[in-house]
Amino acid sequence: MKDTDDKLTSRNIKPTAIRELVLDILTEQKMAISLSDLEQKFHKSDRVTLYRTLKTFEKNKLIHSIDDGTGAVKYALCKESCQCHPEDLHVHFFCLKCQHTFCLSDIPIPSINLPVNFSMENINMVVKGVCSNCNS
Amino acid sequence: MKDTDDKLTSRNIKPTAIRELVLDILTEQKMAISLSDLEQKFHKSDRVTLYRTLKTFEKNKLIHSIDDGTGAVKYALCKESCQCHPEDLHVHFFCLKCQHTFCLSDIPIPSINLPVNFSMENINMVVKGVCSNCNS
DNA sequence: GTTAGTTTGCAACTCAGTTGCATAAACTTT
DNA sequence: AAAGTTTATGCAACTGAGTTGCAAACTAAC
Repeated sequence: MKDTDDKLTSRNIKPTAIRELVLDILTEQKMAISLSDLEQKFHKSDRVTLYRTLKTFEKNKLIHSIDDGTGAVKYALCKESCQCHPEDLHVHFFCLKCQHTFCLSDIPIPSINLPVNFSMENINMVVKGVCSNCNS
Repeated sequence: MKDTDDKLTSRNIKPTAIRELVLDILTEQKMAISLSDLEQKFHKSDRVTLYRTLKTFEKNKLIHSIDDGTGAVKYALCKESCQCHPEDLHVHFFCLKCQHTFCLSDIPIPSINLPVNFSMENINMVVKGVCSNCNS
């Protein structure tokens, strides 16, 4: 629990039992998960508590949210240094076969030349297709 | 009504009264609109009919849908030649001030080098910020 | 231990999207 | 033009994600 607690406290989140468990589950995941996904992996707590836990984590930049177009927002761990600024953002991938959403952490979002007088605060870029796992 | 009907029939959509009206409203818009937006501009029909009308238009590539992250899918007219393939796609912009969603039709979505064995079918790219109108 | 603040759990609600079914309108066939 | 078939429309009702309010449980500070 030491590591987990440190991660929480370093982001100014009080380490409660549920928060530790949620962070552990998020750490184990290879893909981004939704509130409903989390709920199913986790019978010890109720939906709203998990919802608020994710919100807290997101506000404190421990995780980031991904709108992959499925209708359910997904969440994944941020890197240690992440401040969720545009320069920290990466492309996300949604597999049409396995329906999983991945962080392509190594692929930064390409920069865009906006029209005159438009200013940017955030970008969301989701590629849909078939992942390597489902393609082989 | 001639133009409107032609647009519908050229996309293999039977020109009914409601479809003509919906297409006219969509044509007038400078921005993408949601089902609820459409509903409010339009008291002559019910929600479900408008919903199905939009679905039909989308299936027949008269309009495209945009998931701008607000929780309500927006719709906007396609260009005449559009087949909604990746090469037809453009960047969308959501203004955090006026809450409007625009097609940046002149800005194609930059190409991405996916990891090995990943294949692409579709991309969604939404920039959030402040539009030129709200910035001046 | 009492108090103040935070977290958790339950109930309940909103809103977007969707489905089923019955009626109405539009086309087909004779 | 009448009968039958297909398609579109309107109403009711439901699902699922997200959200809020409130009270009980817990934690931290004095």
